[in-house]
Amino acid sequence: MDDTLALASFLALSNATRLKILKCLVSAGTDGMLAGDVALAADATPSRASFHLANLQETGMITSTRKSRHISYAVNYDAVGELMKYLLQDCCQNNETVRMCCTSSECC
Amino acid sequence: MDDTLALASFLALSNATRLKILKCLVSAGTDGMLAGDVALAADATPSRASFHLANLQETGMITSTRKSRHISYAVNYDAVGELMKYLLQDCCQNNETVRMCCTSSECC
DNA sequence: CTTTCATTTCAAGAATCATTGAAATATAAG
DNA sequence: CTTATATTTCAATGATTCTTGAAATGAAAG
Repeated sequence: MDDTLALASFLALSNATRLKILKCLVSAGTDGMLAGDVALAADATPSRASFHLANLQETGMITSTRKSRHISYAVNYDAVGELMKYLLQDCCQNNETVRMCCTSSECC
Repeated sequence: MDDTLALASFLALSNATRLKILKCLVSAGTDGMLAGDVALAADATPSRASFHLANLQETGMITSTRKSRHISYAVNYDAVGELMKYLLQDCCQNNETVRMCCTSSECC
């Protein structure tokens, strides 16, 4: 991952509404979630949800597929993983302490 | 880690100068780096470097210790690890794909 | 105690980002 | 073809963040 995408991804994660949306989509699973439902779940107007969904999609962390009149959004775990990898390896030079936080569910 | 700290940490990482500073401090090792040297390395004015160092310190990802007239900054890997953990566990519900990106140096 | 050096703080302006509501687009149904 | 539904786009405003340079602080040396 290049620095520009990493910066954009961190910026995307730095907004409360977008973080909420990401968590919703994780909970929704592989089927994803319709834009309207995301707006309801995130307590945002359709316009606002759309804005933040587009922002997240620009970073690659979520994807969208149209389903007739609706649009379904889903998490792209590969992209999130790439960001984790960037933080661990490119930023922290694969530091042991940082890496240990992710090697088991019981950590830190 | 609570959401507020996570949001502030992601915001801190979303700035090019701050990301550069963090990488410098990682390279500097446990001894850390003097504020003035950070400014030089990050190609920023002392004032600007100080602003970004303070911002990073607020998130806990770096620490400072005064050494006579100088102030030395160093990375706090525990805090960075906590953020990784938040992203992996709290956001991604410990998703396998995301976790795999951090379990070995050869991954993704 | 004065000076010097390293760093921070502050205020102002510039830049970026977020919110709002209305209008536009796309798809399907009658 | 017209209407209804779902979503996005747009422009304007508001809010937050960043940069800059000058002044203030803190610590050591003469």
